[in-house]
Amino acid sequence: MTEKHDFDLQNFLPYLLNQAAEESSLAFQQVYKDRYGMLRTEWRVLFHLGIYGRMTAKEIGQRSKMHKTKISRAVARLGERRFLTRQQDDRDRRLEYLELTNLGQTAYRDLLGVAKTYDAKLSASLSAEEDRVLRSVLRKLASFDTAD
Amino acid sequence: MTEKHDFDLQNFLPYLLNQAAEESSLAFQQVYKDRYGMLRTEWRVLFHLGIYGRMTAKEIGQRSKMHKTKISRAVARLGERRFLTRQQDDRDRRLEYLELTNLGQTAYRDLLGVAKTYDAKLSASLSAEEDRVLRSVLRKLASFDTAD
DNA sequence: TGTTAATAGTTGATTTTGTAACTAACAACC
DNA sequence: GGTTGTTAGTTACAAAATCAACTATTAACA
Repeated sequence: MTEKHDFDLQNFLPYLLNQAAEESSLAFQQVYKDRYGMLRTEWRVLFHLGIYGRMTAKEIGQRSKMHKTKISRAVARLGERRFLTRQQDDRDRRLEYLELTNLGQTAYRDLLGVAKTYDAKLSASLSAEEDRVLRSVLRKLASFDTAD
Repeated sequence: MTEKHDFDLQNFLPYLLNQAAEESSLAFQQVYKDRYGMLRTEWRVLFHLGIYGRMTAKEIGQRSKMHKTKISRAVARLGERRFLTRQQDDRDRRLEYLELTNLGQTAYRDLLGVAKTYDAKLSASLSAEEDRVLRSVLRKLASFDTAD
């Protein structure tokens, strides 16, 4: 019953992508977890605000494709810990503008440094061409629409 | 306070990989979930047994890098649903050999077909060269060792 | 043989996520 | 102005993942 098969899990793109994603984010995960006790969602929100500046939860959702409940909880936690402030829009009181505090900025800059170094280290294991193709293709796949 | 930054999340490889992995597995996830009510862990165990044949939970763990508790629970559920059988080794009664039942084989073959089609569809959005480089690089990254 | 260590796998408690329903505010239209 | 629909964000509850402690068994070796 030990049939030979022509299919290898390592050749199934979603699986392979997932393995690569998992493996390549392990060490970075360790840093934001150990240094700031953050979750992936929180790190992401922090970076969105650090990179793009003041914005609403909704905008973060549009950019990151994270579900709004994840964002809501991440924002709540980052707020409690004084990494960001929340300010209601007067015109439309459903909107809340999120902005990093100094503490948040500091954490962001720290993690940004780590991220850059880490990304460079990953890149270093690839040729320039591989690196270029990889990023371009990943962007394509990240916006892949599975409609028939 | 809307500083300009030179860093884009889309250029941070772990993030980009994760986005691509998420997006590219959505539609397939829908299939094993809808057709068989399976979780990702269960689908993976099913495929390991389908592809590599009879093996123990430990061996699945080594190949897939899934944590043993995930595997244990996935195996339990697949067992309850008669997708696999469990047989203790007489020599070492800690070991249990897992093997797909006919029902499991059928489900595997069905999902295998879906996976192949799906993978082909993903591939089709890339050039032959992109596809080749992508898979090769992902394999490299999947075994990336983050030791300093 | 008896003690200690290691291994395969399971279970329980806690944390995190996912889904759906909800609140509060605004918009559109009559 | 009052209904109906939409939108931003939150909350409650269920499902799943994580982590640590546990059982049962085998190995190591004094």
